[in-house]
Amino acid sequence: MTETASRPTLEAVAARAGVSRATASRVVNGGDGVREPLVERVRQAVEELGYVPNQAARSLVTRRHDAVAVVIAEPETRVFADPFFALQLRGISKELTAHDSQLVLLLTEGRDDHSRVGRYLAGGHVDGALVFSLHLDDPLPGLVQRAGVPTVFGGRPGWSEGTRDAVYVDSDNRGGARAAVQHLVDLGRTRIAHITGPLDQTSAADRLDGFREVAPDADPRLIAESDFTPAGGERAMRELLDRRPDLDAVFAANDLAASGVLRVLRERGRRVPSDVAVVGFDDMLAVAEQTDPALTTVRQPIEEMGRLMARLLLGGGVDAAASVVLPTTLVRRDSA
Amino acid sequence: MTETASRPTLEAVAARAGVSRATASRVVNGGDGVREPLVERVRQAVEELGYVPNQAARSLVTRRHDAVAVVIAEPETRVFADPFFALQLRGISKELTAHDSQLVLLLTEGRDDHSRVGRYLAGGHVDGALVFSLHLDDPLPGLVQRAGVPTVFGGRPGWSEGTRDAVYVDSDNRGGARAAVQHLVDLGRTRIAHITGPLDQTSAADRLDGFREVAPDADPRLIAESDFTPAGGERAMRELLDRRPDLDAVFAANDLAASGVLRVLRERGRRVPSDVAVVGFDDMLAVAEQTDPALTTVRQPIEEMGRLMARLLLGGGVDAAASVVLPTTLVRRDSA
DNA sequence: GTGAAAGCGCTAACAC
DNA sequence: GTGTTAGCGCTTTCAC
Repeated sequence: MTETASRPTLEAVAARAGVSRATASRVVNGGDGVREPLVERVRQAVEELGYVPNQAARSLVTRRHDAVAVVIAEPETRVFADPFFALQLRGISKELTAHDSQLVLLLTEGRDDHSRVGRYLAGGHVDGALVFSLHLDDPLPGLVQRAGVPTVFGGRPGWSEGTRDAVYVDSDNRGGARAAVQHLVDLGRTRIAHITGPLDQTSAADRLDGFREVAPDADPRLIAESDFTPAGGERAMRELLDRRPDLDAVFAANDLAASGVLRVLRERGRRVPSDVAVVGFDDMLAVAEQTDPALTTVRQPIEEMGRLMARLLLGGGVDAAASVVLPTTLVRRDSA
Repeated sequence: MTETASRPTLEAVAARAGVSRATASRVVNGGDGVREPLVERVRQAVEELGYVPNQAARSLVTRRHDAVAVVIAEPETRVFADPFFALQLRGISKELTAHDSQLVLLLTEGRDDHSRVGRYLAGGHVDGALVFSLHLDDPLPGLVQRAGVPTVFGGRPGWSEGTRDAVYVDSDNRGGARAAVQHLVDLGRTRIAHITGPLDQTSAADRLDGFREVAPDADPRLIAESDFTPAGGERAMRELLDRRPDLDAVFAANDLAASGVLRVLRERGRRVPSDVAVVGFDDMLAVAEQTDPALTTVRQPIEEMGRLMARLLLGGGVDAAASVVLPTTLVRRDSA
């Protein structure tokens, strides 16, 4: 577990280039204020020696780490397997790379683990944290705030201690839901059902709010709580059909659930969209374009949200920064 | 992006405990060779001051980093969203946590990115690397070897430069496939089809090999290449039914594909398992237990594979270590 | 067993 | 512009 060979130091580079360590350092860090011929010589020495700066030594003096923590708190594995996360992580990764920053992944397994994360963040190992705090009563936000690390949340955090002026990136869940339901209304549908996500997550709660804003006096039996999974979507759809066989439209809180919905409708012989119109949420291409019929859904810019989180964090003034809520757009395909 | 407050140093702890920095350091690192009363006093000072060691300073002298890189090379997002990965990552994370090591995630976007990863690994920022090199002609293994970092691969790497004596953790894909097909044979099935994964991945290739070992003279039309996804499984199944409507069993290379298979069979009115028996691979509970009928499949210990990778790497002697191939077991449910 | 002191490799004042 | 120098916070000989 030790470094394999002793790597060349800045000293060695300086010696080879015939300059001082300071000058070598300047060149390595951009070369400002160093005359061209010297820059060139140092660059060459770096090249020849295969010099790579020792990040530990650098951090020790600069107190920067060029690393940010991505904290994913989740009891269940599922969340990680959610393409939604994968995409966001990808956006984050791209942006960090562009800033020469590393991604330190912190997966927490239940509450006992939280203190470990707290210690790590408080330990000043990273320049900031991107936190996915999914549940309303999650202790993580408070913990992160106490650690005193610049933080950006993925999705609006639920109300808990230290969440008051948290910076977050989210999409307009409520507005997107409204657009979805309004579209169904415009189609002339009058018995519109909603399959929610886990309501202890703000995204699911916000989408339900949006649904209610457009369909304020929907029969409660037209609302089924679910869990963002295809299997959950199937279960919920069966329930709904049992309770209100006359329903003529469904707004599912995400595409995964919507795919389950479509399967049940086919199984029960209901045509989509003529008998029942279906709208999803996410516009996860791997899902929405593959379903039969192709899914009409609300697009949110998932990868972009990840990028933005990282950009906000690295941009410097997280303290000054405001949260960002990105717009959603309705993507019409064949299911509604 | 700078450390928020100046955190207490070891010096401060030593002062408060009335000992030297050296002694304080000894206590912080386990306390060997320090008399009990002093140990106690230092511990208390640490507690009171909320001292956390500065990892950069520590690395600078110890040349250890307590961090390992997890490299995932994948053009497509899909791979990341694969529950298989999520589980393995989880196992890795758990084991690293137990060793007080951090997980640095390196996602590569296409070939251009490889040099960045190479530089990072060669830069001596981490104690080792866990690499998921999925494709046969992946340049990553060679790159990693040149970087000179202790490395363990996830899955048997394809043959490429620097792969000769690579250490890897894999499950017995070939044996598992044999068991699956043999089970179908034992059930009396004689027209057994196989839906493969992407054949440029060793796991998929090995499973196909296993299939062929038990069914050496299967009609080529009974083999359909696919991609480990539900949608891909559906497509492949339709193909197979078109080519050989008389087939009476299907071995799908993973559970995700098998779920697609089941859907197509239901759609076409074939009963499972009476008309067509179906076996999957993975035993991804979220999938295999949810299908209708519940999926008979080959279990591989995914999370354990992740743990093992980390353990092998941190155990010290990667150079001395041998690759590990974990056994698989057939899990009988209702589909075969 | 404990302390004093010498760096680890680098950056950032500060001189020149 | 470039070099000199003083640390960053820690571990680790080496005396005592």
